Amino acid sequence: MRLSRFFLPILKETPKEAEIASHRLMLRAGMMRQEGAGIYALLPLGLRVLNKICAIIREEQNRAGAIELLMPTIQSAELWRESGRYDDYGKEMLRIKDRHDREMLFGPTNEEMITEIFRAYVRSYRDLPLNLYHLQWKFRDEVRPRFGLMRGREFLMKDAYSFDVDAAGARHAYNRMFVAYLRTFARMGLRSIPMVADTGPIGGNLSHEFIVLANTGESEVFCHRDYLDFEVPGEGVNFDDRMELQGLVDGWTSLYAATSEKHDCEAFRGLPQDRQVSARGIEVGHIFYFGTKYSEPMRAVVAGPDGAEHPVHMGSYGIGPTRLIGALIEAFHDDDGIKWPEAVAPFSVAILNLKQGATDTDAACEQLYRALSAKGVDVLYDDTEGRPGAKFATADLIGVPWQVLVGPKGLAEGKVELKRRSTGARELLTPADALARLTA
RNA sequence: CGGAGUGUGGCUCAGCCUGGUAGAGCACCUCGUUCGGGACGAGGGGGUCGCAGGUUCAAAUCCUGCCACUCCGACCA
Repeated sequence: MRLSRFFLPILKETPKEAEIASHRLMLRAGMMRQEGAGIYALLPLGLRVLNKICAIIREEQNRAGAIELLMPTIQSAELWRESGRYDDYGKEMLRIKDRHDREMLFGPTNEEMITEIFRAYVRSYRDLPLNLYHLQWKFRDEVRPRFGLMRGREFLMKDAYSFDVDAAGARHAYNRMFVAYLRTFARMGLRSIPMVADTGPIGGNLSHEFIVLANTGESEVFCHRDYLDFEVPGEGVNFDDRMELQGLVDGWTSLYAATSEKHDCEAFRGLPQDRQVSARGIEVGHIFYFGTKYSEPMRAVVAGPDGAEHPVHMGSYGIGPTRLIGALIEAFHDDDGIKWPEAVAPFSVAILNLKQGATDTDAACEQLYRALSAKGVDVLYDDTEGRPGAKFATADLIGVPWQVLVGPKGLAEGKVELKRRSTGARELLTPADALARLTA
């Protein structure tokens, strides 16, 4: 992508409403625009990051055996009356009426709808286990949205729903998602810690929140320091192997880890002093097992091996991709801007033409740009008329992991400068070597 | 939902107390000089001061109502 043809509305000054780093940087880097309280438009740069995040989520959901579908944002009140949640959910739910005065709502979650879909088709335990997920916009009418995308009212959510014939099967489904979540966040460069959680209005009795530690996190969390060094399950995990998964989950739940709502001071103080981590964290995922809470009232039943009908055991598993954008920035930034991990970076490489219009720099940049593009590298070529200083500042701000600085000074010696955004490390290389390095 | 604030050009803000022809910096356009860490000079365009009433000869400024947004708290993925 040529910057001269891209849409990247950088802000030099910080909009006053932005209190925390991720909010401030997303506005400054031209990633999003606020359209209302807790409602944001994602601009091209922000969308690129969101798409990368979603791609990783999809890969790991699919790997764990979940199947993607897509449910609507608008639901009927009738469905929610079946589960009893229409009256329970409160003002957080955005209720609307259509032209026929039918009561509708903008979905804050999809348990009812997925249960309705399930019960319409699935009759036999032989069709289980089943885990269906989608990535869809949700709306929760928060009393007080804040922190930009971290706590907006409209937000994207990956929500998966598992169906099993019994509690043991549901536990396996839960473990699949548990391990998938560890992998998902790790691939984005984030260390997530599963913490015992409150189940809230979704209900159930087995639940973990996946927390990323960050100073600006909204929740107070407590955990054993060893979790910071735990090994994340690799690609080779066999998600069909119940014992293997249970072993992994047992390991990852063996030490103390809880959010403030579930905090047990005494247990925590029992840890060795140097193992106690008391910090703030951002909830990036939440998984629940809630048994037959919905399947019973909504009559989602299957015939078991015994020929009798059994309500299915369900769980639901959420990840907030839009919130993850914020969490990632909280985790990876400095005074100059964002430092994207490569897996989620909007572009992998930025080429900075330090003297646009000069024959040699133009030629060197064009050649690099074409070569990188041909190799499938996501490259942003700053071919604008700006001065070098402004280009450095922009590149640092938007946080592209690698910068190739092409200027007359270096080219005089046949070199370009390769800069790593995360560390600031620089190296003088020939264009060919730089290309080789970036496509290795 | 309680409390506290803020709405003036795309952004950051001054002006409001003490009413009298709407300002600055940045951004934008033109020209010139610059060109390896957010350049400089000259010229230029852009705002019915959140909305609606009211007071007044006169309202960005005073009064009333409404709306939007932000922050603290309670709440929450």
